[in-house]
Amino acid sequence: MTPTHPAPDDPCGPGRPLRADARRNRERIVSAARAAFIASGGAVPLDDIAREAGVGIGTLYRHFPTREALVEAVYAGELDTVTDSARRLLAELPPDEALRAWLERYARFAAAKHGTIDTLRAGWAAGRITAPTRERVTAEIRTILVAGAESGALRADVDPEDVTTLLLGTFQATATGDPGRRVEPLLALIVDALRPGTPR
Amino acid sequence: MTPTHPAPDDPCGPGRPLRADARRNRERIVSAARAAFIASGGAVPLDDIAREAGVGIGTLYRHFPTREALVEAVYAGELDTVTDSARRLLAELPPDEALRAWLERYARFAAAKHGTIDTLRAGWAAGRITAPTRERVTAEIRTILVAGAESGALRADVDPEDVTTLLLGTFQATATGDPGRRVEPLLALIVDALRPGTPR
DNA sequence: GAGATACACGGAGGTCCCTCCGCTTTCCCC
DNA sequence: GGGGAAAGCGGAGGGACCTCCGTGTATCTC
Repeated sequence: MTPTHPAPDDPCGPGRPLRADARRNRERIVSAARAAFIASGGAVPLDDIAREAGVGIGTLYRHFPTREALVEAVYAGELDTVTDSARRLLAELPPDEALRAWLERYARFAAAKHGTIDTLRAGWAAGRITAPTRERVTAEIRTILVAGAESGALRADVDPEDVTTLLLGTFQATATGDPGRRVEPLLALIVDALRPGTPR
Repeated sequence: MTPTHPAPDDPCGPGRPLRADARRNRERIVSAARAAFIASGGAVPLDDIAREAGVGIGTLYRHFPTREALVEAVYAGELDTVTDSARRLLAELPPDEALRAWLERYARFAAAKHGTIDTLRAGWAAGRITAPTRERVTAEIRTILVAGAESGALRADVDPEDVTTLLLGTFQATATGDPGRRVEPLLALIVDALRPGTPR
């Protein structure tokens, strides 16, 4: 219920620990990717990252089967900060406001992340996410929804997974759309959908 | 306010009419694409479509700069049917129910369309849409929202563009996600967000 | 420490995407 | 119908993605 991101020496859960060379290469790849993302604004061929890291392209793909997996590894630390903030917000605000605040927090993170990365292949994969990350997001949303159901500020009959889907879809849609359009009104609509209101 | 899709001999609005060979090629490409989509379930290289149509790949790209543009040309007729159904639903149902019904109608269309096509490059472009199509969708949503605002069944303070974004984002998110998950609960949430409810 | 074994590496190569520009065809005007 | 300009055509070619499998190397066992 409170998954934290995997320790650097055990990056994929309960499997046998990685071999020493594999762990070294993995770290090199993430470093190279981070540097490349920062340096060139995101439009970096994976081949380049592999070369920069001093590994073959095959090695990169074995560690990170999709581009998004690599992106998430690079930003794992920041994602921790974002998910942690849910608990803090919930302690300070009523659940509906906490939800709103957390959505905006996450949206900023996602926008910054994708802004620097997904220019790559126009509109590609913006907002896509690997299963573990998705589950972490859903867990935070569930926590807030439960608190909201107890206090009466939010509906009790909504599946947190559905909220995650709605949220990530919104990120995809806004990331690929025109940059003038703001995401906040959409987040507000999502929160409104979750408030107990007129009889449904 | 009621854009219908362009006539076949004037496919891109008010510009000079296409040259005869261009129009012929354009039609050939759409035919070939339709056949290819139906035949092979969607994973068709654009090169193949061009060859099948008897044109060069450059010609295909001039007519349809993105894959989605080609997809939309293939399905233009069906989209007409979908947008037309908005008016019919609005005549038969209260606006909130009409909205719900129309969203489901459109979702079925989008799912079928993408189900047969976007397998292509895993998760690519599902739900993306060209500007004219997007505007048509927004126009229908606006019509329903206006009716809802008059009858009091829907909020009056929502930008139809935002609803479009939410909707298309939802399609993207569900098209790429696991197929077991249903889109209907998400559409219900969107409609709920648009109902006048507790003071905001 | 030597042998065995599974794990991991690397990069060549096939596929697809998409641009670019010299050539061809249509259309307009006389 | 003939000439010229504008519109359109085609496909070679370069770039990126991603797979596949022969080779190399860490780890385990004795």
